Amino acid sequence: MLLRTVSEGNSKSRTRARTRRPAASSSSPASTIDLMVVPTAYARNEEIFGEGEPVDYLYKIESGCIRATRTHDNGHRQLVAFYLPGNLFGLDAHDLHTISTEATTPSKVRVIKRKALMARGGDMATIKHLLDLTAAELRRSQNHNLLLLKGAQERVVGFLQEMAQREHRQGEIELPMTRRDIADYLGLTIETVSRTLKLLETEGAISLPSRWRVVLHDPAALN
Amino acid sequence: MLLRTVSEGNSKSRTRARTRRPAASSSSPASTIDLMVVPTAYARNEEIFGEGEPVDYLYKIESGCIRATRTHDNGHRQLVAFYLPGNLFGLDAHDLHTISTEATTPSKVRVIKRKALMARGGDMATIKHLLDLTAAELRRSQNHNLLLLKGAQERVVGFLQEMAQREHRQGEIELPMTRRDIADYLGLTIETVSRTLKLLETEGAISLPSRWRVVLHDPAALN
DNA sequence: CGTCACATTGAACCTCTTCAAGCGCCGTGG
DNA sequence: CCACGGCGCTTGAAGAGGTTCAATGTGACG
Repeated sequence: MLLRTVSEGNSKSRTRARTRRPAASSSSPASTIDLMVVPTAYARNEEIFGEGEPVDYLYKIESGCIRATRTHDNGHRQLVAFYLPGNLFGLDAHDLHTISTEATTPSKVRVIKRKALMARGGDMATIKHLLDLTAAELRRSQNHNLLLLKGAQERVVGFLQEMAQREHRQGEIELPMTRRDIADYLGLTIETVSRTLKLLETEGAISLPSRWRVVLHDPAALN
Repeated sequence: MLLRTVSEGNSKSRTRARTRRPAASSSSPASTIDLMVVPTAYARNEEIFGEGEPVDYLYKIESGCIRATRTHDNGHRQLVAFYLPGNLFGLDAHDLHTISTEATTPSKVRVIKRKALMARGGDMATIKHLLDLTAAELRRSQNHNLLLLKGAQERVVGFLQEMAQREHRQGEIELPMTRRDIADYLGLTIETVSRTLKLLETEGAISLPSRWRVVLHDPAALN
């Protein structure tokens, strides 16, 4: 069988905090998406929004890392995306969220009411921006699709390259998520992720100074 | 290795016809997406649009079946979606297509210039419609992601259920695509698809009267 | 300093792939 | 009208890659 991440009720590790709502400091009308209220802090494993909730807010991550997940009937968890500082998220659907989002590490997130964006008498630029963002998400999802068809090694390498691309520093990556998160993102088991990383290290492609750091020795030869 | 569908130069079976452009009968201004020019006919394996081309048109399939594909560097082909009569497609990106589309069977497609939609002085309803469509595509893609994480049997069953849901007739499905198309859509080999279908038949879940027909005996117990 | 969650490592198993052969349908040409 | 040939599909047996189960290792935090 292929059941991996059954959410065995480890009620301690998975903080099941109820979704908080930011204090709506609706004052100055936002003309672009950049204008957002003060950042809200989220603890590790705290939920930003949950599946089935209405799509009322748009989020911009300031610091930390957010994971977007879908949980299947069987309890199987699939990780749809990681969001890093600067990324916008919360646009997975038009009416109701199809995904949940949680912080993988203490994070700060700016929030804006979506209505405030849409209701501004048809701000064409803004809604086009939303369309662009959704299209970008779509492209990301399709790239992720491609990744899931490859072998374990290529998936891990692809993940590292994706993270490296989004990092500021060159050749050095920070992984602000657990092995389980990575595994669920890549459709592998934590054991395979661990083994594959180790293999890449013994091959000389990378170094693993700590659990959260990866150094890419030859970014080009990573294929 | 995981290389499956390497496009071995079977230049005969894959009609590499150049993308045709419909005769632009731009006359009556379109106020909704429903207003489209007369349908264009496409032959089997004929390309509607290709990867890298600008996103200038929106398409609505009238009859037949369209497959959306991405081809990887290795020659590996991934099938992103099937479009059936009534479906709209061509919104995989905002600027340049990231996918190619071909007819899996003789098909008729209605076409509309995208500019004609966007340039109408900011038709808010239309652009919101586009946003909805893109969001729906995103959801489809994420569902497809989920499917790719399951075992072979669950993938095939999921595919059958998806097709059944889109069919008018109840309990009977037409598959207007080859086994290779199905395999590339599910991330499996044609052998596994064939075997799995046969297995489902011997289990009594389905019947396979012909290559293109599937009868679902107990749609509920298909799990 | 002990505990707990997370990560690593090892060995047996299982599913899907791979390679290879045979089948059946359909169009073409004799 | 039937034989031939091609293509897509089926079926079989061997192999690889990832999962599973189980045990051990390691770092953070009280």
